[in-house]
Amino acid sequence: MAELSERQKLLLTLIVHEHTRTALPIGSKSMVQGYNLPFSSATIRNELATMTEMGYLRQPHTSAGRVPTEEGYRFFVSNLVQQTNLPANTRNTISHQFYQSPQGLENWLKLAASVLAKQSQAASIVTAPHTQNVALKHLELLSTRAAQVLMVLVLVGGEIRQRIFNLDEATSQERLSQIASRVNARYQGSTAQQISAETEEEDPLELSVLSHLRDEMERSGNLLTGAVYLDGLTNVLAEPEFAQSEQALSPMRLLEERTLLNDVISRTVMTEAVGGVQVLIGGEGTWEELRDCSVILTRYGIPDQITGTIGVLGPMRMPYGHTISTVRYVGGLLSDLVSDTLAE
Amino acid sequence: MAELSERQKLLLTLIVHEHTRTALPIGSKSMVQGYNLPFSSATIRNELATMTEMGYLRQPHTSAGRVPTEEGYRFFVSNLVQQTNLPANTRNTISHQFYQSPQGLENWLKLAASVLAKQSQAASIVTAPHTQNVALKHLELLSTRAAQVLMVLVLVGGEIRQRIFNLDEATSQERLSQIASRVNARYQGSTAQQISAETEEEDPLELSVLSHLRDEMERSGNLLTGAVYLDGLTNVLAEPEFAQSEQALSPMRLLEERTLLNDVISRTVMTEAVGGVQVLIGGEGTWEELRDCSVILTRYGIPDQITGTIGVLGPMRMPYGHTISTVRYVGGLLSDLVSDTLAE
DNA sequence: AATTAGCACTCTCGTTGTGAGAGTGCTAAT
DNA sequence: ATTAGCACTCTCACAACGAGAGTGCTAATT
Repeated sequence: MAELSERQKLLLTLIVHEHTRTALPIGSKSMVQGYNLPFSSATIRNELATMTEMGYLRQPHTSAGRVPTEEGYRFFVSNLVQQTNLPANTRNTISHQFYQSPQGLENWLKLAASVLAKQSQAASIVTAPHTQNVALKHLELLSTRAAQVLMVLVLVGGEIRQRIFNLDEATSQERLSQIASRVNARYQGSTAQQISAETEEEDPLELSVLSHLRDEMERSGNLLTGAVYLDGLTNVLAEPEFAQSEQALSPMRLLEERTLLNDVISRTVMTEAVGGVQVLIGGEGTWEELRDCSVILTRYGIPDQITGTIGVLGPMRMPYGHTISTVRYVGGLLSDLVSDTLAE
Repeated sequence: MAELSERQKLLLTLIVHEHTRTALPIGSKSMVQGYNLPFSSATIRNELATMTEMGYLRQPHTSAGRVPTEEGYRFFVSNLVQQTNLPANTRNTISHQFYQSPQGLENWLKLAASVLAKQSQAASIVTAPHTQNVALKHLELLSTRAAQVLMVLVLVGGEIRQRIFNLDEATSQERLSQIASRVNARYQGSTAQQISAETEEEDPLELSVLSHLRDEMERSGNLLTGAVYLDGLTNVLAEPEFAQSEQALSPMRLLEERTLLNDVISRTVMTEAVGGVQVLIGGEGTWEELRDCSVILTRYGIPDQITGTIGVLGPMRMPYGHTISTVRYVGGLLSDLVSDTLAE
């Protein structure tokens, strides 16, 4: 990847900015007069030609202006975007909303989705935090009928799980409560692994309960478990590049199909990130559905304990600086809220 | 509303069918040759003219074919649509999926949404059932830190609620457990009303807990509480009438905005229904967002105890017979599943 | 050697025009 | 009451065309 001269960088920046604003191709002439540049349109044309050659720009057709390519955006995001913090009053507006909102993780997640969508004018994605190796706080067993049991599970982070299962034989509520309190006494504060390791129980009923308990606790690791909050889908529809709904179909389908979405999230979040925020531009050759979209993601929560993902999906033509800052800021807020809730 | 002759009814039926198939206006000539009608195109033209006069048909422009109006669809649905049951093999395919699926209400609801969306090729809406006047099954209080308490609430239907709140003073886990077991002993099987009536407690801590308990139980009545599962949004986008995304924006926005959606659901579900299935055609003058859409809804669950709503949203040009049957059938299945789970 | 003015050329886009096709309403005949 | 016939209307697809914006290239300038 050849280096760009300073002037070329400037031009790329201008084109990206202008294009995100207008959604139109930018020509040499309009640039020079729009920004009072100290070189002529001919010079710019030469530069643009070489940058087009290099793959950073693209002409929708001969004799149209230039538009950034996927590569161009990638270069811009890696090297040129200035990492501004969100302006103070925006930060205040956002944080205010969180501290105003009714307490509780679910409310915060919904709010995060809504704030992200509104701020970025794109679709937002918020996954509920899932616990990793998190310990049992409390187990409750309730008989529903005959051998059927409702298991309610509180994990240390306050996360609640429920599962219905059947025992081999009908069992009284007293018996269940007894088992539950023994399990609580012995395994409170233990992780799934520890429970597996320490199990040395003969009572078949208790063994059965423990296996369901472990099973449910281990399901944490699976991203699919957690709820996903989406918001601002209509923002994407409203963008001009998705004016004919065919174009909008792919990103919408992606947002709708959990498995696809999780695939994108999990594989993106693995990659290296700048300042903790990952930027996936134009599907990166892997996701056809994201051809004209970009996804900006970050993790939140407490690393290795309880983490989730938030981010936005929008057109490739996106105000990266602002959006990245917003995602980062909201991620930070959520992390704080989660830690506060978790702190004991 | 003037009566229609038998022949006019026939013509209306044909137009509705043909239009749902092709999405195009239907002309007199194509009708007579497409269906081998025993009258000439001129006769049909006369009939169509009077039906247009009466408001059941519409011409997109002079010298185009006819399209059913909102009124036309309404007449069709009230009088002409034949209430077929779903074909046996479709029914089997659907029910099979439910009994195959992992147990648990949440899974069933997701599945219902997915099945409805696929069957109707439209967007589906499934609200989690909410309990009405349902009794407390079990209360659990867990100290998180200082005066903060995590309240976990199991209702008789198996529904689980959680709430975090603060007490006036820091309280030990023992103390909380003690309160919880007293509340369980006294109020198990009671509804919120009964709890309010019987309260005669002096302990301020317990009073505080009870007030939060009542509060949370009463929130059941609020539709907003329950989760809403949507599926098949992209089906709506794919319909030709929503080809330019502007058109699709309104229904999408409606599906996205919970409050709007709940408004439609709650006000529609109140109205009288044919065979328990409500059909809302073209917003009925109330919802501008639904101008070109129809919504088909039904309740499921156990009346007055635990009920939810399922349905679909699609273009006004919709195969009403099939869709109504599907909604009814899936609603019935869900009702059965809920009753089974609830039975004790 | 880099920059720029000038110029011929290209391509889109909105407008206009045209003809085919489908459908209509009306009148007169059956 | 129905139908054949006819003149008329309106959309839609396609072609033609000019304005506008932008380009690449060459030759002159700094």
